[in-house]
Amino acid sequence: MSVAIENFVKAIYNNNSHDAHNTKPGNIAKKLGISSAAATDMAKKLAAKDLLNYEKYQELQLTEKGKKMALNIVRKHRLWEAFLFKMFDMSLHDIHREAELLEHQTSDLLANKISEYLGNPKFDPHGDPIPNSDGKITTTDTSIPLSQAEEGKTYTISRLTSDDKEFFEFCANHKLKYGHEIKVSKQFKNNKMTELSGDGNTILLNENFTLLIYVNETN
Amino acid sequence: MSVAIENFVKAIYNNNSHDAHNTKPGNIAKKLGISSAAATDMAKKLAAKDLLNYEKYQELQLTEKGKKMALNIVRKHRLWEAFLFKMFDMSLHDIHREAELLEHQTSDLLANKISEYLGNPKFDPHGDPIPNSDGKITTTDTSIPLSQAEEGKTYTISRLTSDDKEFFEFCANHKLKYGHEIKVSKQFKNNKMTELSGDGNTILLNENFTLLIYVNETN
DNA sequence: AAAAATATTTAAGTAAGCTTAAATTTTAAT
DNA sequence: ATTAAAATTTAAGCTTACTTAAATATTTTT
Repeated sequence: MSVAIENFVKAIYNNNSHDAHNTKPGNIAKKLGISSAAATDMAKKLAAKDLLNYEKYQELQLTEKGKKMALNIVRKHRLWEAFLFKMFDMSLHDIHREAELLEHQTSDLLANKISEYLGNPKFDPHGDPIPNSDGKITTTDTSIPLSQAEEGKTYTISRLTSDDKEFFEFCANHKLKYGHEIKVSKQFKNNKMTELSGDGNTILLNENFTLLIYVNETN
Repeated sequence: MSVAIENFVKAIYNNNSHDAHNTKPGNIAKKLGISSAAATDMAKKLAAKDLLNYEKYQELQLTEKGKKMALNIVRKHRLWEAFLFKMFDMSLHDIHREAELLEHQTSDLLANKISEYLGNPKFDPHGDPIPNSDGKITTTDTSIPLSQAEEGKTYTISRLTSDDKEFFEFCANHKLKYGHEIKVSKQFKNNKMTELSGDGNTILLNENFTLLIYVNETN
């Protein structure tokens, strides 16, 4: 399967798991940087290959075959992220960009070697779960976006769900990293802002970022 | 530049450095598994991009720009080979196949990280030299193919210049590996065969293989 | 040096993956 | 419930990287 097809299937999968669930061609097109017309064409083509169900004007739905394919690519992406993160001193954003390309050119054999080398990790450096070699995700995620965290409580960062360079630069500068602890000192509900405190510093995040950072309450 | 272009330029480069020097479109086409017509088309296209010089019915010649591009890809290929060889237990043939794909999706940044991690190696696991980040090969190669080795002398394997699976399986089975020592016990000139001895074993190689194994005399 | 064989080039055509523009349908707003 | 706005689809067209078949040039053989 081509890179274009793999990316299309992956975009639908990611759209379903993260964001809202508008999986119509136009929305997928936006994420891939192609025209809606191209996405409609592709959707028809992939329906013919039994990778998704397509009906005019309806949402696109991956078939089992499509999901399996998506999970295989997602696995490779996240393994590359974990591997590059461990081996090299590179920013999360750079790592993401490399993984985005390498994922399509990686055999199952190599993916398994990488996984084995890393001790079959269950999460990548963004906190996203890594599907196993059968394409199954065996972890459950109970984390909430920072926007919904409660004042006064302490949380552990479980996911950084973005691929925006500025976001990662900000995170790196403020020690917002997968696994790190943070304290929510205030929630400004009306203004949709969240205040974090720690080490004598205070930072104030707006919803652009608090929707991207997922946390679990620390016990 | 596309993968097709990168492979075309690389094929010309490799053809010039190893084999005979028939760099006409037909011969390049054969190596790439495409038709001669496609190669002629591509040659014209690349001439327009100043990557090579093309004149009807003449040999193709890479320009400086073309050579630079080829060396950049060759560097990435060989770095991936060295890296995968070090990190994972995979056959030389498998490693070659992975590198063949990864080389086109690797940023200069990542290539440099890999090189640094490996201690900026000068050779890959086949013994082929790795261009530095300026695209320069700083080593000199004085090795000769096994077919030209002299009877009774001892040699060190410096290169295994193939990408054939059977060849590498044979090499692995008979400890013919980059850096290993071998003794040439006999040259059958008329039959173009070479006999190696060591550890009480004797193996007889024909020219299919003795042209692929390069050696330096051991002092 | 001609003829035969081989290789290269030209020409015409295809599939993938896009684009833009127009037509159609759905969704949102009044 | 219409109308307006927004999104989707269809249609036509483009580029890349190929293909096969025919035309042309080069090489090899006799």
